[in-house]
Amino acid sequence: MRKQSRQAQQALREHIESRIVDGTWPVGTQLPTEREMSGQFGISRNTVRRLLSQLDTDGWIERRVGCGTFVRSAPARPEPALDTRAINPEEVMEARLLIEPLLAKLVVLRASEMELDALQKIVAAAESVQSMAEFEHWDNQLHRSIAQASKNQYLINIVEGIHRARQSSAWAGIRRRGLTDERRLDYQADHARIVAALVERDGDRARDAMAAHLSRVRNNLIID
Amino acid sequence: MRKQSRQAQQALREHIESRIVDGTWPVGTQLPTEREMSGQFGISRNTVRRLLSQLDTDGWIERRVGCGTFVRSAPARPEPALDTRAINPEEVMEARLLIEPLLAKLVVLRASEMELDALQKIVAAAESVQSMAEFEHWDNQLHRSIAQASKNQYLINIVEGIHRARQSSAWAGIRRRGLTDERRLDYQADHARIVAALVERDGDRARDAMAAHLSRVRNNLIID
DNA sequence: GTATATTGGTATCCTATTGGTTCAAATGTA
DNA sequence: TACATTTGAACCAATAGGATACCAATATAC
Repeated sequence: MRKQSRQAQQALREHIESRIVDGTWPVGTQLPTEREMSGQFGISRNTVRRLLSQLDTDGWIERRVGCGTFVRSAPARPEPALDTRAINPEEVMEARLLIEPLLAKLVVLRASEMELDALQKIVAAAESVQSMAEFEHWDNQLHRSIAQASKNQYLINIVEGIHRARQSSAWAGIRRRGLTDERRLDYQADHARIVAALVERDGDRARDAMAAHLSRVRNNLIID
Repeated sequence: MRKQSRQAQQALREHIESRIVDGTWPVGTQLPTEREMSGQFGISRNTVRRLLSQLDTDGWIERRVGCGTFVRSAPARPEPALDTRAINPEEVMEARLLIEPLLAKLVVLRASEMELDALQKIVAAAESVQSMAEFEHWDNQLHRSIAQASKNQYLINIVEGIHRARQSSAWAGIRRRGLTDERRLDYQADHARIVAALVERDGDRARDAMAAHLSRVRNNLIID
């Protein structure tokens, strides 16, 4: 009786959001009352209320006691980010090759000792992985942590976007097929070199190591 | 009964990790309950729990008593993708200084003659502007057209994002105040040098010219 | 204006589910 | 045999969802 409710909650939320975005419920439209939705979706009013609270804080709706719940005049709703379908792996690798080497050089100037320690721990953790999936996890962690250490929120966002795109299901197969045990060892060595250069605060070496690493990854994408 | 269990454990771990990595289970997804996994994989609940503990400490998942196990939103992930309120002009300038010079070098390899002609026309148009607003328009056009000429949709998106941030009302004042007639002439000369290098397909000169230009813009931001 | 109905807000208790803990027996490994 | 791991089971504790009643603000009918 509880799992079903989870699904019903999800259904109700999607129901509401889709009607708002597709214009079925224009701004100012009154939603059904909490009790109505509770009955129609087979969810207790408590749960409906919690859901509506979220939609409220997220800016979708507005509630007035004794009056009802209404579609809010869409204030600053988070933009749907960037469309991962419009881009392809080759382009993203090119962008990485452009950005991340210089980013590494920047990190040499910005990283704290603690952050460098954390990077070393990530490399160490990646040494003893049991599965490819696990390795990819630490690979992601490393590149994103390096971006974090740059302290530049804008660059961090860009790198986050890259790695989120990489994780989209459509690309999983490409990565998986290109990642052999041998290549994984290459990557681990690359990572070690990058972090070593960062730790020694050798900007040029860090940049070159990162560039070499990403070139290798890109080549492997193509050669496969 | 023990070797089989080892294999089953490995299978379960890979099962979970791969679903997280390939996006089948996005952040926040609820995993099956321990008892369910125990049954489906033929592993005792205790063993499942030990495995989940590892995944927990490794940062893959998050467990809430009475609620379930969920895919963790990777350590301290700032969800907002391109939230312009989270970033500041200084950071954006740094990002531009990192990206756009190399982008210029890339454009040398990618731009068609037609696109280079278009860039020259933009520079020419910017020569005869009557107002600061008009100049800013052509300035935007130039930088975005250069990005377009790279043919890399992902980089185009990034540069578009930068210029969208620059145009947000909050920053208008900063730009306007820092833009004197004298500086505008400097910028026009910079633009001419950049485009000239692009037209001659001199990648290094284009890169340096772009870097010099953006450095100047950044300095003017600070000195004002 | 007043009364009534409607609607969101709040409080309370109950139940099912779920992760957390412990322990002894069974089983594989050395 | 001696040791480590897995299993199975029972029980604990936290949490979400359900049910119900009641409160407070608002609109509507008269």
